[in-house]
Amino acid sequence: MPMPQTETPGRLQAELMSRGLRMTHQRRTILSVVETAQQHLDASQILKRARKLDPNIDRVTVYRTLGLLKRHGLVDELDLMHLQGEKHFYERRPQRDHIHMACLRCGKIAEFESALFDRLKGQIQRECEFRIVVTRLEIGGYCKHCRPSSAS
Amino acid sequence: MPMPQTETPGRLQAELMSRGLRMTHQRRTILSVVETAQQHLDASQILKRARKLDPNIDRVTVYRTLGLLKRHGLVDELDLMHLQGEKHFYERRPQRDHIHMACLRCGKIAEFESALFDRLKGQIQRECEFRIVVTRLEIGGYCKHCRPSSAS
DNA sequence: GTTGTAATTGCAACTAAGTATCAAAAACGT
DNA sequence: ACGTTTTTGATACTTAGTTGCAATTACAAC
Repeated sequence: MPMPQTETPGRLQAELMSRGLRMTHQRRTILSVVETAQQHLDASQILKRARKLDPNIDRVTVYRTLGLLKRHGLVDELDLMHLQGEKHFYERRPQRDHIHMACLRCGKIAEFESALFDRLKGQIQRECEFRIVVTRLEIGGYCKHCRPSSAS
Repeated sequence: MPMPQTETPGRLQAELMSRGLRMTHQRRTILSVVETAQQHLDASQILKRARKLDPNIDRVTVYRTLGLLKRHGLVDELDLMHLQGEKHFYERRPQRDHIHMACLRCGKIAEFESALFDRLKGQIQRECEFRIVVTRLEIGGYCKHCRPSSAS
């Protein structure tokens, strides 16, 4: 998951506050976990990390905060092709949508941005008269290290 | 969900048998439910319909059969943006991939095929050296009937 | 058709992910 | 500092899906 050094720390906090939401200690903690994550985390991983910073945080609060972030379009929810059970993973919504590719053999997740994807979204908005709010393009297959021609 | 009249009934059955799998009465029943579905069904809807044909079918068998169909690439699993809980929906894999658009207000699901999408997949296979097995592009937003400029 | 074996099923118990309720606690405008 | 409103944590619950295993069934070989 890209984690550019230029990313403003605390941006999620600022966004939520500007929307008039109360900034509690728990929310700040959970947001900082999400913001500083180097990989895609699921709810229980987020809880575990949040508890290192504030041991009293409840998992319900994690679910509620993730729901809040989703509703405000600040994080995206991913399945990552359900390679590891039915978990959902979360990432800050990037400035430009990207595609997630999950290797069915080694489990590695790759990301990819594409002008064709942007054009496809434009086509959908125009031709289907559909106002896009959120997109999720996940692809399962074999990465270059896992695709001998014999790949099953 | 498109259900062309030209679709061969029993095609899923034939596919599974040609792969050397045993064709049990339960599997035949579940496959016929999936094949004749006019909408996207979730596991419990599939169970309910299968039980109308064979009241003794167990939900475990439904899950197992869906897993089998997924592994063989004969059905695709969809979230439909989780508009109705955490269910998964299933559809026969179409000949050409399509995009699912879920209206966040009225819940309607639309489908869309696009040459740009096909090109995007080609780009990914080439530039990322990634052999695509399955794709899932889901879009949440507002359909033309639900997008007054005031849509929240 | 019968037989033998391996795959499949149904049952029951289980896990895992997420949600609802509600009293107690905390945020934050005044 | 006060008071209202929001948020939290605890508990209990729901829903989706899985596991283990004995009983049953498919189907290939005869």
